[in-house]
Amino acid sequence: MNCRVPYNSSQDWDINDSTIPRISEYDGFSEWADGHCRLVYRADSEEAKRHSSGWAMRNTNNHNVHILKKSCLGVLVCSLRCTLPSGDTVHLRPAICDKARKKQQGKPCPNRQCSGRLEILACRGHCGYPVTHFWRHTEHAIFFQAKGIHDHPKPEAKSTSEARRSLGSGRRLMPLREPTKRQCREIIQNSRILNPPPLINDQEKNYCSCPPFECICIQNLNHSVNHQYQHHSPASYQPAQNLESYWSSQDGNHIHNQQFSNDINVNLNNQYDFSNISADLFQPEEIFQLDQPIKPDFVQQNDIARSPPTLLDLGSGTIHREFKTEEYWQQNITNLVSDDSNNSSNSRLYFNSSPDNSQISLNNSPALSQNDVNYIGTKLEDVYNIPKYEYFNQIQDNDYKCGQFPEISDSKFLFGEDTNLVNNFETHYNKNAYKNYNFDSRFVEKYDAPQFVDYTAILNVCENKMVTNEAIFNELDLKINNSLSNFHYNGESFENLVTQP
DNA sequence: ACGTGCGGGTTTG
DNA sequence: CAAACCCGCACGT
Ligand SMILES: [Zn+2]
Ligand SMILES: [Zn+2]
Repeated sequence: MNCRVPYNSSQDWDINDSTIPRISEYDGFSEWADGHCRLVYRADSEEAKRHSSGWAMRNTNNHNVHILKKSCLGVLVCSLRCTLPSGDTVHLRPAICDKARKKQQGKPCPNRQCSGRLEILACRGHCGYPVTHFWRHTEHAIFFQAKGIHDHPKPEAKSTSEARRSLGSGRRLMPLREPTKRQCREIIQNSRILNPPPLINDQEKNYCSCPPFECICIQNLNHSVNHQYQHHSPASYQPAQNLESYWSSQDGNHIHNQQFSNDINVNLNNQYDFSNISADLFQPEEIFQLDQPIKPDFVQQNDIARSPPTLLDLGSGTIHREFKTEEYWQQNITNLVSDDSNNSSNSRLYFNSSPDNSQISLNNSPALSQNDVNYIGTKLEDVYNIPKYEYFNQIQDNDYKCGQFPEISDSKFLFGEDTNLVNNFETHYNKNAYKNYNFDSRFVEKYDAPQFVDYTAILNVCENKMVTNEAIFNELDLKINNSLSNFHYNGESFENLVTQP
Protein backbone atom coordinates (compact mmCIF):
# COMPACT_ATOMS: atom_id res chain seq x y z
CA MET A 1 0.00 0.00 0.00
CA ASN A 2 2.89 2.27 0.69
CA CYS A 3 4.44 1.28 -2.56
CA ARG A 4 2.12 3.26 -4.68
CA VAL A 5 1.85 6.93 -4.47
CA PRO A 6 -1.83 7.70 -4.22
CA TYR A 7 -3.21 9.90 -6.85
CA ASN A 8 -3.96 13.30 -5.54
CA SER A 9 -6.06 15.41 -7.78
CA SER A 10 -5.16 18.53 -5.91
CA GLN A 11 -1.58 18.05 -6.89
CA ASP A 12 -0.98 18.62 -10.52
CA TRP A 13 2.70 18.02 -10.45
CA ASP A 14 5.20 15.32 -9.69
CA ILE A 15 8.77 15.88 -8.74
CA ASN A 16 9.85 14.05 -11.86
CA ASP A 17 7.78 16.05 -14.28
CA SER A 18 9.78 17.68 -16.96
CA THR A 19 8.06 20.94 -16.24
CA ILE A 20 6.50 21.85 -12.98
CA PRO A 21 3.70 24.37 -12.87
CA ARG A 22 4.21 27.82 -11.59
CA ILE A 23 2.86 27.86 -8.07
CA SER A 24 1.37 30.88 -6.44
CA GLU A 25 0.33 29.34 -3.20
CA TYR A 26 2.96 28.10 -0.90
CA ASP A 27 2.96 25.73 2.00
CA GLY A 28 4.31 26.52 5.38
CA PHE A 29 7.31 24.46 6.17
CA SER A 30 6.43 21.01 7.43
CA GLU A 31 9.14 19.67 9.64
CA TRP A 32 7.53 16.31 10.09
CA ALA A 33 6.03 15.74 6.71
CA ASP A 34 4.92 12.15 6.56
CA GLY A 35 3.15 10.00 4.08
CA HIS A 36 3.00 10.60 0.40
CA CYS A 37 2.91 14.30 0.11
CA ARG A 38 3.95 17.14 -2.10
CA LEU A 39 4.63 20.56 -0.81
CA VAL A 40 5.71 23.78 -2.38
CA TYR A 41 7.84 26.17 -0.41
CA ARG A 42 8.86 29.68 -1.11
CA ALA A 43 12.23 29.90 -2.75
CA ASP A 44 13.48 31.94 0.17
CA SER A 45 12.40 29.49 2.81
CA GLU A 46 15.48 28.76 4.83
CA GLU A 47 14.30 25.35 5.92
CA ALA A 48 13.45 24.43 2.39
CA LYS A 49 16.73 25.72 1.11
CA ARG A 50 18.47 23.52 3.62
CA HIS A 51 16.30 20.57 2.62
CA SER A 52 15.80 20.01 6.30
CA SER A 53 13.44 17.66 7.99
CA GLY A 54 12.67 16.48 11.46
CA TRP A 55 13.23 13.00 10.20
CA ALA A 56 16.84 11.98 9.91
CA MET A 57 17.26 12.08 6.17
CA ARG A 58 20.48 11.39 4.41
CA ASN A 59 21.48 12.24 0.95
CA THR A 60 21.28 9.44 -1.55
CA ASN A 61 22.61 9.47 -5.04
CA ASN A 62 19.93 9.30 -7.62
CA HIS A 63 22.24 10.42 -10.40
CA ASN A 64 20.02 13.33 -11.08
CA VAL A 65 21.54 16.71 -10.57
CA HIS A 66 18.18 18.42 -10.70
CA ILE A 67 16.48 16.48 -7.99
CA LEU A 68 17.98 15.96 -4.58
CA LYS A 69 16.97 12.68 -3.08
CA LYS A 70 17.21 11.74 0.55
CA SER A 71 16.28 8.61 2.40
CA CYS A 72 15.27 8.12 6.00
CA LEU A 73 17.70 6.71 8.50
CA GLY A 74 15.07 5.72 10.99
CA VAL A 75 15.59 6.33 14.64
CA LEU A 76 18.05 5.32 17.31
CA VAL A 77 16.33 3.28 19.98
CA CYS A 78 17.20 1.15 22.95
CA SER A 79 17.79 -2.46 22.07
CA LEU A 80 15.61 -3.46 24.99
CA ARG A 81 12.96 -0.90 24.21
CA CYS A 82 13.06 0.17 27.78
CA THR A 83 10.39 2.35 29.22
CA LEU A 84 10.41 4.74 32.07
CA PRO A 85 7.69 4.76 34.65
CA SER A 86 6.37 7.75 32.81
CA GLY A 87 6.03 5.65 29.71
CA ASP A 88 8.81 7.38 27.88
CA THR A 89 10.94 5.48 25.45
CA VAL A 90 14.21 6.24 23.74
CA HIS A 91 14.26 7.78 20.31
CA LEU A 92 17.51 9.46 19.50
CA ARG A 93 18.38 11.07 16.23
CA PRO A 94 20.65 8.97 14.04
CA ALA A 95 23.70 10.80 12.85
CA ILE A 96 23.64 11.55 9.17
CA CYS A 97 27.34 10.93 8.79
CA ASP A 98 27.96 7.21 8.32
CA LYS A 99 30.92 7.19 10.61
CA ALA A 100 29.17 9.05 13.36
CA ARG A 101 26.15 6.82 13.03
CA LYS A 102 28.24 3.72 13.42
CA LYS A 103 29.68 5.17 16.56
CA GLN A 104 26.24 5.75 17.97
CA GLN A 105 25.22 2.18 17.65
CA GLY A 106 26.10 -0.04 20.52
CA LYS A 107 26.43 2.76 22.99
CA PRO A 108 24.75 2.08 26.32
CA CYS A 109 21.15 3.06 26.63
CA PRO A 110 20.90 6.46 28.27
CA ASN A 111 18.57 4.93 30.73
CA ARG A 112 21.07 4.03 33.34
CA GLN A 113 18.97 1.29 34.78
CA CYS A 114 18.74 -0.35 31.43
CA SER A 115 21.40 -2.65 30.11
CA GLY A 116 20.30 -2.14 26.56
CA ARG A 117 22.31 -0.64 23.77
CA LEU A 118 21.44 1.93 21.23
CA GLU A 119 20.52 0.51 17.89
CA ILE A 120 19.08 1.79 14.68
CA LEU A 121 15.45 1.16 14.05
CA ALA A 122 15.55 1.34 10.30
CA CYS A 123 12.86 3.01 8.32
CA ARG A 124 10.93 0.67 6.09
CA GLY A 125 8.11 2.94 5.35
CA HIS A 126 8.29 2.84 1.61
CA CYS A 127 7.82 -0.62 0.15
CA GLY A 128 10.05 -1.96 2.88
CA TYR A 129 12.64 0.64 2.05
CA PRO A 130 13.29 3.93 3.76
CA VAL A 131 10.95 6.79 3.16
CA THR A 132 12.40 9.10 0.55
CA HIS A 133 12.31 12.83 0.17
CA PHE A 134 12.86 14.68 -3.04
CA TRP A 135 13.79 18.28 -3.42
CA ARG A 136 13.70 20.28 -6.57
CA HIS A 137 14.40 23.95 -6.98
CA THR A 138 12.84 26.24 -9.52
CA GLU A 139 13.14 29.92 -9.95
CA HIS A 140 10.13 30.67 -7.84
CA ALA A 141 9.72 27.80 -5.48
CA ILE A 142 11.18 24.75 -3.87
CA PHE A 143 9.27 21.60 -4.51
CA PHE A 144 9.20 18.84 -1.99
CA GLN A 145 7.86 15.37 -2.40
CA ALA A 146 7.86 12.48 0.05
CA LYS A 147 7.26 8.84 -0.61
CA GLY A 148 6.34 6.42 2.12
CA ILE A 149 5.05 6.51 5.64
CA HIS A 150 7.56 6.33 8.44
CA ASP A 151 7.11 3.14 10.43
CA HIS A 152 9.08 4.29 13.44
CA PRO A 153 8.96 6.99 16.07
CA LYS A 154 10.19 10.39 15.33
CA PRO A 155 13.79 10.96 16.27
CA GLU A 156 14.64 13.79 18.57
CA ALA A 157 14.46 17.18 16.99
CA LYS A 158 17.36 18.22 14.88
CA SER A 159 17.84 21.36 16.90
CA THR A 160 18.22 19.32 20.04
CA SER A 161 20.68 17.02 18.43
CA GLU A 162 22.65 19.88 16.98
CA ALA A 163 22.68 21.71 20.25
CA ARG A 164 24.10 18.75 22.03
CA ARG A 165 26.69 18.17 19.39
CA SER A 166 27.76 21.77 19.14
CA LEU A 167 28.13 21.98 22.86
CA GLY A 168 30.40 19.05 22.94
CA SER A 169 28.28 16.66 24.86
CA GLY A 170 29.32 13.10 24.97
CA ARG A 171 32.93 13.92 25.20
CA ARG A 172 34.94 13.05 28.18
CA LEU A 173 34.94 15.28 31.11
CA MET A 174 37.28 18.15 30.68
CA PRO A 175 38.42 20.91 32.96
CA LEU A 176 35.89 23.62 33.44
CA ARG A 177 35.92 25.99 30.57
CA GLU A 178 34.12 29.03 29.43
CA PRO A 179 31.84 28.70 26.48
CA THR A 180 33.35 29.94 23.30
CA LYS A 181 31.89 32.91 21.56
CA ARG A 182 30.48 30.60 19.00
CA GLN A 183 28.86 28.50 21.65
CA CYS A 184 27.42 31.61 23.19
CA ARG A 185 26.01 32.55 19.85
CA GLU A 186 24.46 29.17 19.51
CA ILE A 187 23.07 29.35 22.96
CA ILE A 188 21.38 32.56 22.07
CA GLN A 189 20.20 31.29 18.77
CA ASN A 190 18.85 28.18 20.35
CA SER A 191 17.62 29.95 23.39
CA ARG A 192 14.09 28.90 22.80
CA ILE A 193 14.94 25.35 23.53
CA LEU A 194 17.92 25.61 25.72
CA ASN A 195 18.24 26.38 29.36
CA PRO A 196 21.43 27.69 30.79
CA PRO A 197 22.50 25.62 33.72
CA PRO A 198 22.14 22.37 31.80
CA LEU A 199 23.92 24.00 28.94
CA ILE A 200 26.87 24.75 31.06
CA ASN A 201 26.74 21.31 32.37
CA ASP A 202 26.24 19.77 29.02
CA GLN A 203 29.21 21.53 27.72
CA GLU A 204 31.36 20.31 30.47
CA LYS A 205 29.91 17.12 31.67
CA ASN A 206 27.30 15.57 29.59
CA TYR A 207 28.00 11.94 29.90
CA CYS A 208 24.84 10.35 28.76
CA SER A 209 23.33 10.05 25.38
CA CYS A 210 20.22 11.79 26.52
CA PRO A 211 19.12 14.95 24.83
CA PRO A 212 20.11 17.92 26.90
CA PHE A 213 16.68 18.68 28.15
CA GLU A 214 15.03 15.36 28.28
CA CYS A 215 17.59 13.24 29.95
CA ILE A 216 15.87 10.31 31.45
CA CYS A 217 18.70 9.06 33.48
CA ILE A 218 17.19 10.94 36.33
CA GLN A 219 13.67 9.87 35.90
CA ASN A 220 14.34 6.29 35.74
CA LEU A 221 13.52 4.68 38.99
CA ASN A 222 11.99 1.62 37.50
CA HIS A 223 12.74 -0.15 34.38
CA SER A 224 10.56 -2.09 32.12
CA VAL A 225 10.63 -3.26 28.60
CA ASN A 226 8.13 -2.58 25.98
CA HIS A 227 7.86 -3.98 22.56
CA GLN A 228 6.11 -1.20 20.87
CA TYR A 229 8.71 -0.79 18.19
CA GLN A 230 10.36 -4.16 18.29
CA HIS A 231 8.97 -5.01 14.94
CA HIS A 232 9.29 -2.86 11.95
CA SER A 233 6.17 -3.80 10.19
CA PRO A 234 3.75 -0.97 9.79
CA ALA A 235 1.12 -3.08 11.45
CA SER A 236 3.04 -3.12 14.68
CA TYR A 237 3.81 0.51 14.48
CA GLN A 238 1.53 2.42 16.71
CA PRO A 239 1.54 6.04 15.76
CA ALA A 240 1.08 6.80 19.35
CA GLN A 241 0.28 10.09 20.86
CA ASN A 242 3.75 10.90 21.87
CA LEU A 243 6.39 10.88 19.26
CA GLU A 244 7.33 14.44 19.79
CA SER A 245 10.38 14.11 21.86
CA TYR A 246 13.28 12.00 22.71
CA TRP A 247 11.28 9.99 25.11
CA SER A 248 7.98 8.96 23.78
CA SER A 249 5.41 9.08 26.43
CA GLN A 250 2.62 6.62 26.58
CA ASP A 251 1.28 8.06 29.72
CA GLY A 252 -1.38 10.63 29.42
CA ASN A 253 -0.28 12.19 32.63
CA HIS A 254 3.16 12.69 31.35
CA ILE A 255 3.94 15.99 29.87
CA HIS A 256 6.31 16.74 27.09
CA ASN A 257 6.55 20.23 25.77
CA GLN A 258 2.86 20.55 26.19
CA GLN A 259 2.28 21.71 29.68
CA PHE A 260 4.33 21.88 32.75
CA SER A 261 4.06 20.80 36.26
CA ASN A 262 4.71 23.00 39.17
CA ASP A 263 6.03 20.16 41.16
CA ILE A 264 9.34 20.89 42.60
CA ASN A 265 10.73 18.15 44.63
CA VAL A 266 14.15 18.61 46.02
CA ASN A 267 15.11 16.24 48.69
CA LEU A 268 18.66 16.73 49.60
CA ASN A 269 18.65 15.19 52.97
CA ASN A 270 16.51 15.20 56.00
CA GLN A 271 16.76 18.90 56.34
CA TYR A 272 15.73 20.39 53.07
CA ASP A 273 12.75 20.00 50.95
CA PHE A 274 12.25 22.37 48.07
CA SER A 275 8.76 21.31 47.29
CA ASN A 276 7.30 24.57 48.37
CA ILE A 277 9.26 26.64 45.95
CA SER A 278 6.96 28.09 43.41
CA ALA A 279 7.40 27.23 39.80
CA ASP A 280 8.50 30.66 38.84
CA LEU A 281 11.50 30.25 41.03
CA PHE A 282 12.48 26.89 39.90
CA GLN A 283 11.34 26.41 36.44
CA PRO A 284 8.75 23.87 35.49
CA GLU A 285 9.48 20.23 35.48
CA GLU A 286 12.57 20.50 37.48
CA ILE A 287 12.18 17.69 39.87
CA PHE A 288 14.93 17.09 42.27
CA GLN A 289 15.02 14.00 44.28
CA LEU A 290 17.84 12.68 46.28
CA ASP A 291 16.83 9.26 47.27
CA GLN A 292 19.55 8.39 49.62
CA PRO A 293 22.51 9.88 51.30
CA ILE A 294 25.64 8.51 49.87
CA LYS A 295 27.12 7.70 53.14
CA PRO A 296 24.82 7.91 56.13
CA ASP A 297 27.53 8.62 58.65
CA PHE A 298 28.98 11.26 56.41
CA VAL A 299 25.67 13.01 56.41
CA GLN A 300 25.92 13.49 60.07
CA GLN A 301 29.43 14.75 59.85
CA ASN A 302 28.99 16.97 56.94
CA ASP A 303 28.49 20.08 58.87
CA ILE A 304 30.76 22.89 57.92
CA ALA A 305 31.45 23.74 61.49
CA ARG A 306 32.62 20.26 62.17
CA SER A 307 34.09 19.51 58.81
CA PRO A 308 37.76 19.27 58.28
CA PRO A 309 39.17 22.59 57.13
CA THR A 310 40.06 21.11 53.80
CA LEU A 311 36.43 20.88 52.90
CA LEU A 312 36.06 24.50 52.15
CA ASP A 313 38.79 26.99 51.64
CA LEU A 314 37.44 30.48 51.36
CA GLY A 315 40.73 32.21 51.68
CA SER A 316 41.94 32.94 48.23
CA GLY A 317 41.07 35.55 45.70
CA THR A 318 40.37 39.18 45.96
CA ILE A 319 37.12 40.94 45.49
CA HIS A 320 37.40 44.08 43.45
CA ARG A 321 33.92 45.34 43.45
CA GLU A 322 30.67 45.00 45.15
CA PHE A 323 28.14 42.88 43.43
CA LYS A 324 24.54 43.33 43.08
CA THR A 325 22.75 40.05 43.28
CA GLU A 326 22.27 39.90 39.56
CA GLU A 327 25.86 40.62 38.92
CA TYR A 328 26.87 38.03 41.33
CA TRP A 329 24.72 35.52 39.63
CA GLN A 330 26.18 36.33 36.30
CA GLN A 331 29.63 36.25 37.67
CA ASN A 332 28.90 32.99 39.23
CA ILE A 333 27.76 31.46 36.01
CA THR A 334 30.67 32.82 34.13
CA ASN A 335 33.21 31.71 36.58
CA LEU A 336 31.78 28.34 37.10
CA VAL A 337 32.68 27.57 33.58
CA SER A 338 35.98 29.28 33.61
CA ASP A 339 39.05 27.48 32.58
CA ASP A 340 41.07 28.01 35.68
CA SER A 341 41.09 24.39 36.59
CA ASN A 342 43.26 23.71 33.62
CA ASN A 343 46.36 24.54 35.50
CA SER A 344 45.15 23.57 38.89
CA SER A 345 45.88 20.53 40.87
CA ASN A 346 43.76 17.66 39.90
CA SER A 347 42.03 17.26 43.16
CA ARG A 348 40.48 20.67 43.24
CA LEU A 349 37.60 22.32 41.64
CA TYR A 350 37.87 26.02 41.27
CA PHE A 351 35.06 28.41 41.71
CA ASN A 352 35.26 32.10 41.74
CA SER A 353 33.51 34.11 44.31
CA SER A 354 33.86 36.87 46.73
CA PRO A 355 36.05 35.92 49.64
CA ASP A 356 33.84 38.07 51.73
CA ASN A 357 30.58 36.29 51.94
CA SER A 358 28.76 39.36 53.05
CA GLN A 359 29.24 40.68 49.56
CA ILE A 360 27.37 37.83 48.12
CA SER A 361 24.38 39.98 48.57
CA LEU A 362 21.77 37.35 48.80
CA ASN A 363 20.57 38.89 51.98
CA ASN A 364 19.32 42.10 50.51
CA SER A 365 15.80 40.89 50.74
CA PRO A 366 14.37 39.00 53.64
CA ALA A 367 12.96 36.34 51.41
CA LEU A 368 14.98 34.57 48.82
CA SER A 369 14.78 36.15 45.43
CA GLN A 370 14.87 34.23 42.24
CA ASN A 371 18.49 35.04 41.93
CA ASP A 372 19.00 33.58 45.33
CA VAL A 373 17.34 30.44 44.28
CA ASN A 374 19.34 30.42 41.12
CA TYR A 375 22.39 30.81 43.17
CA ILE A 376 21.37 27.99 45.38
CA GLY A 377 20.77 25.91 42.35
CA THR A 378 24.18 26.73 41.06
CA LYS A 379 25.70 25.79 44.31
CA LEU A 380 23.82 22.59 44.44
CA GLU A 381 24.76 21.82 40.93
CA ASP A 382 28.35 22.78 40.77
CA VAL A 383 29.66 22.93 44.26
CA TYR A 384 27.98 19.80 45.37
CA ASN A 385 28.16 18.22 41.99
CA ILE A 386 24.48 17.84 41.91
CA PRO A 387 23.70 18.04 38.27
CA LYS A 388 20.65 19.67 36.92
CA TYR A 389 19.77 16.29 35.79
CA GLU A 390 21.22 12.94 36.41
CA TYR A 391 23.93 11.98 34.06
CA PHE A 392 26.62 9.52 33.36
CA ASN A 393 30.29 10.16 33.54
CA GLN A 394 31.54 8.84 30.32
CA ILE A 395 34.87 7.44 31.26
CA GLN A 396 35.44 5.62 28.05
CA ASP A 397 33.37 4.68 25.13
CA ASN A 398 30.67 2.38 26.30
CA ASP A 399 31.76 2.82 29.83
CA TYR A 400 29.65 5.06 31.96
CA LYS A 401 29.84 5.85 35.57
CA CYS A 402 26.91 7.26 37.35
CA GLY A 403 27.22 10.46 39.26
CA GLN A 404 26.12 10.40 42.81
CA PHE A 405 25.58 13.19 45.15
CA PRO A 406 27.10 14.49 48.26
CA GLU A 407 25.05 15.48 51.17
CA ILE A 408 24.13 18.98 51.98
CA SER A 409 23.58 19.34 55.62
CA ASP A 410 24.69 22.84 56.27
CA SER A 411 23.20 25.84 54.64
CA LYS A 412 26.19 27.79 55.84
CA PHE A 413 28.04 26.36 53.00
CA LEU A 414 25.61 27.99 50.68
CA PHE A 415 25.59 31.29 52.43
CA GLY A 416 28.72 31.47 54.41
CA GLU A 417 28.41 32.93 57.80
CA ASP A 418 25.64 35.23 56.85
CA THR A 419 23.09 34.31 59.44
CA ASN A 420 20.31 36.13 57.67
CA LEU A 421 20.74 33.99 54.65
CA VAL A 422 21.13 30.87 56.62
CA ASN A 423 18.02 31.60 58.53
CA ASN A 424 16.11 32.49 55.44
CA PHE A 425 17.17 29.37 53.76
CA GLU A 426 16.27 27.17 56.61
CA THR A 427 13.02 28.94 57.15
CA HIS A 428 12.07 28.37 53.59
CA TYR A 429 13.35 24.93 53.10
CA ASN A 430 12.86 23.24 56.39
CA LYS A 431 9.14 23.46 56.39
CA ASN A 432 8.61 20.01 55.11
CA ALA A 433 10.33 17.03 56.40
CA TYR A 434 12.29 14.98 54.02
CA LYS A 435 9.79 12.75 52.39
CA ASN A 436 10.78 10.78 49.44
CA TYR A 437 13.63 9.03 50.95
CA ASN A 438 14.67 5.86 49.39
CA PHE A 439 17.90 4.06 49.00
CA ASP A 440 18.83 4.53 45.46
CA SER A 441 20.99 7.51 46.22
CA ARG A 442 20.11 9.22 43.03
CA PHE A 443 19.37 12.82 42.55
CA VAL A 444 16.48 13.19 40.28
CA GLU A 445 15.36 15.95 38.10
CA LYS A 446 13.78 16.18 34.78
CA TYR A 447 13.23 18.81 32.20
CA ASP A 448 10.09 18.30 30.33
CA ALA A 449 9.31 21.83 29.41
CA PRO A 450 12.67 23.38 28.75
CA GLN A 451 11.12 26.20 26.83
CA PHE A 452 9.93 27.60 30.10
CA VAL A 453 13.25 27.66 31.75
CA ASP A 454 14.69 31.03 32.47
CA TYR A 455 17.90 31.30 30.59
CA THR A 456 18.25 35.01 30.95
CA ALA A 457 21.29 34.77 33.11
CA ILE A 458 23.35 32.71 30.77
CA LEU A 459 22.30 34.76 27.83
CA ASN A 460 23.41 37.84 29.62
CA VAL A 461 26.68 36.22 30.37
CA CYS A 462 27.10 35.19 26.80
CA GLU A 463 26.16 38.52 25.42
CA ASN A 464 28.49 40.15 27.82
CA LYS A 465 31.20 37.81 26.81
CA MET A 466 30.62 38.38 23.18
CA VAL A 467 31.10 42.04 23.79
CA THR A 468 34.04 41.96 26.08
CA ASN A 469 35.60 38.96 24.45
CA GLU A 470 37.17 37.91 27.63
CA ALA A 471 36.35 36.25 30.83
CA ILE A 472 35.17 38.42 33.59
CA PHE A 473 36.22 38.16 37.17
CA ASN A 474 38.61 35.44 36.35
CA GLU A 475 40.97 36.63 38.97
CA LEU A 476 38.56 35.85 41.71
CA ASP A 477 39.04 32.51 43.18
CA LEU A 478 37.18 30.55 45.66
CA LYS A 479 38.81 27.25 45.94
CA ILE A 480 36.64 24.52 47.10
CA ASN A 481 38.25 21.31 47.90
CA ASN A 482 36.17 18.77 46.22
CA SER A 483 36.47 16.32 49.01
CA LEU A 484 33.14 17.77 49.87
CA SER A 485 31.81 16.24 46.76
CA ASN A 486 31.77 12.69 45.76
CA PHE A 487 33.78 13.27 42.67
CA HIS A 488 37.47 13.17 42.29
CA TYR A 489 39.02 14.76 39.31
CA ASN A 490 42.02 12.75 38.30
CA GLY A 491 43.06 14.98 35.45
CA GLU A 492 41.09 13.20 32.86
CA SER A 493 37.77 12.39 34.31
CA PHE A 494 35.82 12.51 37.44
CA GLU A 495 35.59 9.48 39.55
CA ASN A 496 32.94 8.83 42.02
CA LEU A 497 34.69 8.44 45.28
CA VAL A 498 31.84 6.67 46.90
CA THR A 499 31.05 4.08 44.35
CA GLN A 500 34.50 3.98 42.88
CA PRO A 501 36.79 4.09 45.83
C1' DA B 1 33.34 16.31 14.55
C1' DC B 2 29.50 16.32 11.90
C1' DG B 3 25.89 17.78 8.35
C1' DT B 4 25.34 18.24 3.68
C1' DG B 5 25.73 17.77 -1.29
C1' DC B 6 28.04 15.66 -5.19
C1' DG B 7 29.09 12.03 -8.02
C1' DG B 8 31.55 7.62 -9.38
C1' DG B 9 30.62 3.09 -8.74
C1' DT B 10 28.16 -1.50 -7.68
C1' DT B 11 24.28 -4.56 -7.09
C1' DT B 12 19.66 -6.16 -7.77
C1' DG B 13 15.47 -6.94 -10.17
C1' DC C 1 16.62 0.86 -16.85
C1' DA C 2 15.43 2.41 -11.97
C1' DA C 3 16.38 2.12 -7.38
C1' DA C 4 19.06 1.33 -3.39
C1' DC C 5 23.25 1.65 -1.55
C1' DC C 6 28.45 2.27 -0.74
C1' DC C 7 32.18 5.25 -0.73
C1' DG C 8 35.26 9.23 -0.89
C1' DC C 9 35.57 14.06 -1.53
C1' DA C 10 34.67 18.96 -0.69
C1' DC C 11 32.80 22.46 1.94
C1' DG C 12 30.59 24.79 5.71
C1' DT C 13 29.60 25.24 10.55
ZN1 LIG D 1 17.15 1.09 27.46
ZN1 LIG E 1 11.52 6.92 8.36
